Amino acid sequence: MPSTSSAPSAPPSAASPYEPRWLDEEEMAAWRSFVTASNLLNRRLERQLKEESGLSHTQYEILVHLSAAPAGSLRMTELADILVTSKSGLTYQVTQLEKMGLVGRRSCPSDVRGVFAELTEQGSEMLREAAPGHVALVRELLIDVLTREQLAVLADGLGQVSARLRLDDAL
Amino acid sequence: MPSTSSAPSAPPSAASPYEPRWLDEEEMAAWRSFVTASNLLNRRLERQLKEESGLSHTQYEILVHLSAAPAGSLRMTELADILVTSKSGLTYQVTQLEKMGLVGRRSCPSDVRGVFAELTEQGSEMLREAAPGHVALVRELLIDVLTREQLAVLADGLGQVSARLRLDDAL
DNA sequence: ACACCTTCGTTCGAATTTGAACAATAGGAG
DNA sequence: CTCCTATTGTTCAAATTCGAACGAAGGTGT
Repeated sequence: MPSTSSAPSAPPSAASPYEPRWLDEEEMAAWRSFVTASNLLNRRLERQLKEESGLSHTQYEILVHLSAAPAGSLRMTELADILVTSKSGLTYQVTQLEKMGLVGRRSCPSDVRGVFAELTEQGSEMLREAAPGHVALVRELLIDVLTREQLAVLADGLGQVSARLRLDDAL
Repeated sequence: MPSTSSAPSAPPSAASPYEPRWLDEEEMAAWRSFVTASNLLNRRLERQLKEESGLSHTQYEILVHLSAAPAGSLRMTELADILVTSKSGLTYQVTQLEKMGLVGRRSCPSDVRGVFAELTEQGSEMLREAAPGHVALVRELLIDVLTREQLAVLADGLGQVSARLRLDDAL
């Protein structure tokens, strides 16, 4: 009975062609912590954003990344890439945000197929309004719970993990 | 233009009642890495599990936790808690797994309202079958990318984060 | 110019997720 | 025992997600 992704106590003696290297206790603890923290954190941020600003976390992130982009606008595909979401998922959310007046669509001059999503004045306003509460919570629940060293490890280690995943995905 | 949850360069000078402590570069990097790694990892694990075993990550996790539980069974509420999912969401997934013959429902002797979800023989089999590939991927994408020290930090730091969130949620 | 393969964003249907409402039961105070 | 409140798991409608299929263009090699 393999646990999440390791062998709790008794690794299956002979189940698959190649017996994988199961996770030891420490590896298992790291993996479980990661998954659980991520889920709990998401749940919390989702609830808070919805309550205080009527936005989902996804929608908030769209506003954030547009705001950080050169002209407050990004191509759909690029945005989907940054957000790590499906293209169709983004199409849906941008449409929602468009209905709310927070984002607009503009066609790309150099590529007829291309579509820019761009932050509207209202969108900018909304972000200014929502950000403080969001940041405060992220700080309270994650950042301020960790030491400076732990944060550095997160940034480095998980940065590396992300980089690798991005490379793989590109294939 | 506040970034994800910090002020990229120029924090809004006077937007909200109380100006929050924005995230500095390092804090921001940690937070972004965490979110991105989590999303990319989920995406990948999801795809692999679906392809190789026809299971979603959620379903796989249900099997895992049941397998690790005392009698291969857990109360619905407890399971939902462990998985960090809504009760209704769990009801749905357990029903799906039941249709697949991987999980069964049993009523609780001491509490008429209670329902135990329990792993069937087939469910156990499925888990044995799916685990190796899943573990191998988790190892390749996360565990083996990090050093022993980094893993320890993940376990400790994020463990703490999870613990705090659990406490809060209990209120 | 011509075929050929890739990329872009959307649409579609199916699957999943969530919160609120609900009926049934548990558990404790008086 | 009798209210009163909390908990349990399900149902429901609504929102969101994804992948596959698509039509339309871009880009390349010949």
